[in-house]
Amino acid sequence: MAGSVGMSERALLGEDVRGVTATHGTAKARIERAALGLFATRGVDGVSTREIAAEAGLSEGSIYKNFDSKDALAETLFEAIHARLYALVKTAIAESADFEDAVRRVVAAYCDAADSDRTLFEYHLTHMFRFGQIDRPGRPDPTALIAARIAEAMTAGDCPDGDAEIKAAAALGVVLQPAAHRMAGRFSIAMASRADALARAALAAIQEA
Amino acid sequence: MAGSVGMSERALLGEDVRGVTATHGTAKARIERAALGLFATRGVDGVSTREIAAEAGLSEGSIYKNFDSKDALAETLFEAIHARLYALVKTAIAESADFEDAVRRVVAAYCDAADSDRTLFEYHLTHMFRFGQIDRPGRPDPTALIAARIAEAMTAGDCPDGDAEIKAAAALGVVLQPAAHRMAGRFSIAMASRADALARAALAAIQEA
DNA sequence: CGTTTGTGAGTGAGCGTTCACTTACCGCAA
DNA sequence: TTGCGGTAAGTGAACGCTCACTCACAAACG
Repeated sequence: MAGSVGMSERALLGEDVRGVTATHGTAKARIERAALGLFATRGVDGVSTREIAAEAGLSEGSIYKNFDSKDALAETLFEAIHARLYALVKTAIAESADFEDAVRRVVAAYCDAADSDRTLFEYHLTHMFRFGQIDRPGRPDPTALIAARIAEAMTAGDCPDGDAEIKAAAALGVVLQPAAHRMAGRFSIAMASRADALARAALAAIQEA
Repeated sequence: MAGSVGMSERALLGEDVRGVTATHGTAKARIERAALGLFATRGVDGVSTREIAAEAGLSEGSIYKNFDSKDALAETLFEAIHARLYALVKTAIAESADFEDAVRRVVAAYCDAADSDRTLFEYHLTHMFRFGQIDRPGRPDPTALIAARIAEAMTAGDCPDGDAEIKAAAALGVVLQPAAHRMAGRFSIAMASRADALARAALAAIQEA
């Protein structure tokens, strides 16, 4: 069956993704890399299957041998980064000593993700509104994980009472908006170099919101 | 000349925009209202000119009597909200007593804008990446205004030193990310009801980032 | 009567998708 | 080693369709 999530994740995430180019890697991984780069800068609707195929050094038909549709390809890419972020957040929270440490680790994880595969992260940022609706149940959701940890901190007395969803959103905004501004060219330093400051800012935002 | 910015702003912003429907107001304002609603929920590329015309209760041709192209229409709408936010931020800063008051007023202004014309604000949120590039010089830019005010506060000693652009982005994120989460259905209360808490959070984020 | 405003069928370009076909590669029997 | 059948992967021209945009015309208005 073409385009199953398991297969695609393996193609996109199993290999060292940065080694995949138009001339290296499996056809599926090459299609994903090509599509990702084009989608991130010009949007899913701004790119044709012909362009993706050309960028991947393959034919248009091969896209459909590996994915059910252009939209399924776009969704696969989004789910891949979404699942990766979920895993990163889960690990960061699990390994943390206390609430403050959890915030620091989660922020650091986001910063690293934003730096280490910039294209994938930019695709995530720009297509949250298209694919990021929460109606799908059972979907890994990093934001829900963060909100739950904040709610836990509130009952434990580590954080002033309030709306955990809004606190989570504010904290996330402290990291994502700078990432978006960097993408727009407003500055160009690595996110990781500001991870500590952003972690303090996120923690402060959580306390106050 | 069809679609000049001045005319469009008057059509979109000069009238009481909430009174404009498919059957009331000038053709231009009806087209703008119809396009705005469709663009906000389904994206510029996800909506056809036929649908816009139908929603506005007009013919396709009338779109082109009033705008140079579909893209010009989309850009006009974006520039309208961008200019409005710029004016709001400028006023908020000008009328503020001190830095803390400026932050509170700007946050309140964003919350009010998010509540009072939700569709326009959602269009802004979802299309920042398409139209929000900063390469155009002389363009009113609310973010630059905020960054400048933060830089001023830093030299005045009202705020710890750091990168004003990143501080501004973090503060904006504290407001915009909750707005985005509300749009995605994660919560549904009015932004204005949380304006004070978000203002405190934004100020804290500015101090720490 | 001239000008502006609105109309909607028409147009060609470009889209996502399909499918008959070619190529590459495998295990296996002779 | 050679030949063979089966399978999967890749190809690219072609298809049906939708799109943004145009234009000859009509209505409205002063």
